[in-house]
Amino acid sequence: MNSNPIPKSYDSRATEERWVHFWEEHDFFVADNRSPAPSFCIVMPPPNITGSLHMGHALTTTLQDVVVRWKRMHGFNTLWVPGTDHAGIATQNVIERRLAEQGIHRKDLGREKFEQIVWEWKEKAEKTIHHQIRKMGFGCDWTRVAFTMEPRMSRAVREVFVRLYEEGLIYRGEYMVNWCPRCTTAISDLEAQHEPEQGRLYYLRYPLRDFAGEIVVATTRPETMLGDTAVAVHPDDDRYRDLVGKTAILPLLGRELPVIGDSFVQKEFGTGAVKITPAHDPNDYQAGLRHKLPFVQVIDELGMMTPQAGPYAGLSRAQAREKVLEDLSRQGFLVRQEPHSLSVARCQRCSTAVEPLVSTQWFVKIAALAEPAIQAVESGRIRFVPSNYEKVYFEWMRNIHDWCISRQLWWGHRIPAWYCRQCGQMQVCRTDPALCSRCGAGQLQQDPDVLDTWFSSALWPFSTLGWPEPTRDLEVFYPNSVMMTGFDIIFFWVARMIMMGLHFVGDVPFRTVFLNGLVRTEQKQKMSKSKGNAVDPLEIVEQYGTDAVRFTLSVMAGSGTDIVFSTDRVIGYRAFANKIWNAVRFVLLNLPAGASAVESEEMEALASKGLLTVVNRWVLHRLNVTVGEVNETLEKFRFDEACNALYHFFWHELCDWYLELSKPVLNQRSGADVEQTVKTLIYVLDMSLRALHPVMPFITEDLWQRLPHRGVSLAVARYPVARPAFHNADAESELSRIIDFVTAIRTVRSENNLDPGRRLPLEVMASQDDAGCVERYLGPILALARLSGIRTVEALQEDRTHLRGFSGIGQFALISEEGSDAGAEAERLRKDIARLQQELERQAKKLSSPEFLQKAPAAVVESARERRADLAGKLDKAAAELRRLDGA
RNA sequence: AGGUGCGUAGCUCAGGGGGAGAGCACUUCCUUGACACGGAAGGGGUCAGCGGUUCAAAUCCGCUCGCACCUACCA
Repeated sequence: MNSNPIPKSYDSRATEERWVHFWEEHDFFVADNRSPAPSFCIVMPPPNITGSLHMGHALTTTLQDVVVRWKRMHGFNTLWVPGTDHAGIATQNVIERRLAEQGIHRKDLGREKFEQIVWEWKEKAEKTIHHQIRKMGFGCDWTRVAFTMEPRMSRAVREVFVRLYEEGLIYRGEYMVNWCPRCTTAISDLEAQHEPEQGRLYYLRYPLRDFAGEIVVATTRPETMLGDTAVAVHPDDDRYRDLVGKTAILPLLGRELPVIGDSFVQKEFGTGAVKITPAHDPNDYQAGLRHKLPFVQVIDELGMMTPQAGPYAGLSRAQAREKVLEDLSRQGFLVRQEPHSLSVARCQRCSTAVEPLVSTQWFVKIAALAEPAIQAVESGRIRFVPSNYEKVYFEWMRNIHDWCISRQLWWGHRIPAWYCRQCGQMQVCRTDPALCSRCGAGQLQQDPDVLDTWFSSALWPFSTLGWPEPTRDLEVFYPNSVMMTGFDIIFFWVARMIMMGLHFVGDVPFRTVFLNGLVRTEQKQKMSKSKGNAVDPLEIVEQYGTDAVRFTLSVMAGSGTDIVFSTDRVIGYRAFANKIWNAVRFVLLNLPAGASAVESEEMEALASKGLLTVVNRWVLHRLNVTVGEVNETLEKFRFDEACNALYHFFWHELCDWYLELSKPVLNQRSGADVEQTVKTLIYVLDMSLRALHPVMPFITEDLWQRLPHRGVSLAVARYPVARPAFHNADAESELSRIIDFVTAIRTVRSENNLDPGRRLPLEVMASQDDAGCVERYLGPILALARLSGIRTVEALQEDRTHLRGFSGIGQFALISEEGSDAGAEAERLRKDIARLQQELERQAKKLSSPEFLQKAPAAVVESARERRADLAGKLDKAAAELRRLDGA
């Protein structure tokens, strides 16, 4: 597919789109529900159709793709369901704002026309999101794409609603709810976000009737005094005990207020006396119910003062506060005011201060659903990763409140309840009824409210698979394998999916919940469009390539912590992509004509028959270790560790050492060593590309297709696994000696500022074994250390132009004309010696302790001995070297 | 007010009872036939503080300080 000469560097823009098409044309991502292979299923958390993908989506979806691709390559029958969410309140907000720009209110259009506009918006937004998902290389099953408000999903929603209603788990009633006066809808507790704010505490004087004195109350919302219907004190409060049962007079309006005793009052706060506004405060609401107080609503659903507010009617809440304070102050009822910090509940979507209001709403009785959902996690049937989120989950679930599910919106699933205009009968049913079930009249009106968006999202793991139909998909892919999403929606979504899944499908919706952190800016701030600090992932992708972005997000996805996004990191991993590109390019340029792919079995056979050079065995061993690590860490969702292992192997072992070591071999042009090295190169690169593919799908596919390979696509190639035949501890230790030796020589060159290019002769004082080792690797060592030759000697000569160094192999001298800077070298040696001595003392001290020898494990003692010997040897050599220099 | 988590190199973070790690940044040198999106060699840390357990603590326990987030009806 790629016969063109390979360019000098990787160009993501010229590569990516082609492979998206290629994968989709071949249906690699379409799940087969008849496959005998074990299944692996993830449903994608559906992005809201409010806009486009942000960095948070890019993160969580990248991680999902990594897992799904990895599982697919391991032979699982993988299903990854994509989709989008209608996001009721959020989308309605977006549309309303756009209409407002043209001076239009949705009420000017009417419900039908408004819905039509939103549907048009949905089509566009969905298209954008689907395009972005493809651009990121996410391999999901487009034949199963879903939208929360499409007919299939709506049917599931209605089924769930009706069943819960029939089971008595959904009820309708008049309660105090969080109300957003801008969105003009009820919202759930979770959607009311509490923010600390600096306000004031106002002390108001309420006279007692019959000139019996006064009582001073403290409030942060003076405007609500207009709705006061009582004053409460703690029954045990000596200051006020006598006042209980008396009557106070509400300033400004003159309403009579009973003074009641209620233990919810905190004696220490304010004056210990509190005004009671049952219609506008959750606490007072409860108090109002307990004491059967009148409910006077002074604020309406638009946040304006009602006629009940008397002269203040028609003012906004803020205006009313100002005017009330002014009047109270003028009439001497405002005793004092002081700064006070309080938390104000605001609408999650529009930031308007929430107004607690009493209204008729629908609720889910949640306790019965929560119990099995708690047990599912307690028993380990669902596992959270990272596991500490289980505590968070339990904490919330054990203190859960009923869920207000009705919204006074136009965009969402309409509540399937109908009211008879004749007799008032309400019926809740699966299909739209024509006649009243009681009086038979035909004039039915459907409840105007819609359901909370999360009500439908809660069904996602099974509604997308066809529930309530008993589909094959449901049978094969439920429970889903993993739910991967941001930790911020653990209550909104994860908890509710667990409750619904258990209740309606009879099993957990997924076995594992993986929660990722938030993506933050380089200044550690939350990314948000309103702050204008959001980084558009697609822009970064455009600039640096999808693979670089995906690798960055994956490698930074540590264990549950937030991710601080940095473009520098992306640039760094773009360099990694380029490194991969060039490694393959090097091999391609050195490949003999007609070279073919190498199977694992062939490579294993060569390895176990001892037909490979130690260098080749070494790289296979390192590959093998890496592959084992990657599989292990991905199993634990440790994307950071998996990526680091891959990065380190590819760059610092494969490129830095193996490719360099193979160059002198390849330069021989022909022979058995050349042949096996070519095979090893092809094999190791093939496997490396496979291993990297889940994280960097584009570049790996492109390069794999250029290399000799078998199979249609890397996307469906087998993921490498650790193979015992490749394990080789001897090669590992031998190569590490060679690497140390070469590094030591390079250090001497570098420290003496020798021309890195010039080839110099070297003399080494090595044991017979070590000399043999050096002999075996002569070619590579000469090449890597830029030597003209190596001579093994009994003793090193005393010569100022002989630059000394040492490694595990032995002491050596690099022979140059220039000679060394003896002073500088002595200084370095002293530093070395100091460090070695310190370390040696530590080991010696440890080994001189009888308790250590007695109580520490034998292996630890042994390694301490080895370390002491090693340190002592190095110290001797360094000391000898220093004596020589000082003597000279 | 409760809960959870975190303080490790200049920055971002991993590690988690027995030799302080990575990436980026930094310093010096180098356009050597894959790659300057590169190569080689370096510098840099009382692992927040104090106390305890242990033969051994960055790691376990307690306290203190600092930071972050979540939950909650404090007028």
